[in-house]
Amino acid sequence: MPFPESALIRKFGAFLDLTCAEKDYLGEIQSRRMRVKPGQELLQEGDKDQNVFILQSGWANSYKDLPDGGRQIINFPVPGDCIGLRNVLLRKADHSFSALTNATVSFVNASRILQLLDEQPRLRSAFLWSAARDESMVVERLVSIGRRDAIQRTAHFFIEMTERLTLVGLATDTQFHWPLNQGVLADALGLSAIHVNRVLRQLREQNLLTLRSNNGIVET
Amino acid sequence: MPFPESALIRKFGAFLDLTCAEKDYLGEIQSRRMRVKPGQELLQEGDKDQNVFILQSGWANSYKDLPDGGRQIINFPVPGDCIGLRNVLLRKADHSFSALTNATVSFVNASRILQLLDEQPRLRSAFLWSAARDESMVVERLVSIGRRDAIQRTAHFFIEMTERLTLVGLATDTQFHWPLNQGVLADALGLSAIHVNRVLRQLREQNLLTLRSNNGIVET
DNA sequence: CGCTGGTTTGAAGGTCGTCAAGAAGGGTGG
DNA sequence: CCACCCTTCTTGACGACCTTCAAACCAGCG
Repeated sequence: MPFPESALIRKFGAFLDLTCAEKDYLGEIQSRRMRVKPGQELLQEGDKDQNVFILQSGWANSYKDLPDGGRQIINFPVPGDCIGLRNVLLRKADHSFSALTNATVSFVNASRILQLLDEQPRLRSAFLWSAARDESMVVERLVSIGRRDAIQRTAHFFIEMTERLTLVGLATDTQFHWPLNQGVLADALGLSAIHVNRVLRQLREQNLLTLRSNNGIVET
Repeated sequence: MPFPESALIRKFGAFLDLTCAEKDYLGEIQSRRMRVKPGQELLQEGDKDQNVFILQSGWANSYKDLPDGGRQIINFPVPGDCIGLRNVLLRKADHSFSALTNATVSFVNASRILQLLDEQPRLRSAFLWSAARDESMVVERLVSIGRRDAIQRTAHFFIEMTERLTLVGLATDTQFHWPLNQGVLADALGLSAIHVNRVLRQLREQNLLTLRSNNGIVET
């Protein structure tokens, strides 16, 4: 029996038409799964382990810690996203990765991924396309933090999340589940938690966004 | 007669031992060169052209413009760096690219690059390694802008530039040529030009860094 | 019921941006 | 060779945005 459809397969399907054999290949690669708890670290900056993770469900974040205790979140992967492809290419983790809620992830050994990149030209281009999209998002975040004020930056962030979650069926145009607290959001936006709170209030007062009992609703 | 050694070949040489055939292949790929002048745009965000550029000499920047007239510089490529590999994978430019001084660049057609990625496994891994390093730098810059104050951010930037330029033989440990003005630096650091000036003064007063007649000297 | 983690709000202060104007090159033309 | 102009650098004053500190509030939970 073939593997069930995964978020990764759905995502790659938007880039090319996968054959059944390719779907099976991708399904098989994701077959080693684990459940993780909030706060659990799967990867720490500097690690030499060679694993690629594929988020299946739940929320997680890749980030870097700073010597002064600060923290910058690089990305919130969405189900179907790969984490650590870059680490495999660099042979060293340049960021950490941890779960923020209960989550399930697949883990793929580096050699397995490298073999795939060597032997499966079509899947290779799908992975590279996906990596390029992720990088593009990081660049957009760089622009946001570098040149947009707190309100624009926050609004932009939620719009981006809405789009990404919609693609994997986890959001409608106006609404999605947001289980993360304001401190986490602050670490992602390069702001203090308190200022995030004030910004959220302003957006709420302008009827642009509401966070309702851990349920994020974006209205623009 | 084989092609002369290029910055790209030197860089890839740090990752794997290139055969003569591979060096020739890389030399040939870079054979279409052009001279560009300060301010000349080679790529504009949204473009569908499919070219990869390899900087041979001079200074350039990839950046994004904002509707309000602002600008965020993503990267200053160093000779040997590739620009636009991501654009090829995405089939659309997600950033602009222009020269900042007189410079020479090679340009490689997208199909040519894709062919290389398909047919040359060793060069493919070299290109992917290089792309991973570039992305890693963007991430580091995200952390810098998100979580470091102006002084740390600026110092960090010059240290990174020193390292990168040293690798291609354009800097000693303590010194390199810096032909760019403070406005450009500000757009890279997410600061105003005036504040960059103040920060540079502070660093100068602490004997950490001196900009002397367009000649950047970093001392820590 | 008290604890805990998160949210909310106020007040004060610091970093950084904006405005304005002067100083210091570098290039050009007389 | 000097006068002029243009760009860039530099400095000061002021204000805005954002952070920090502090405390109240709220909900879930032992």
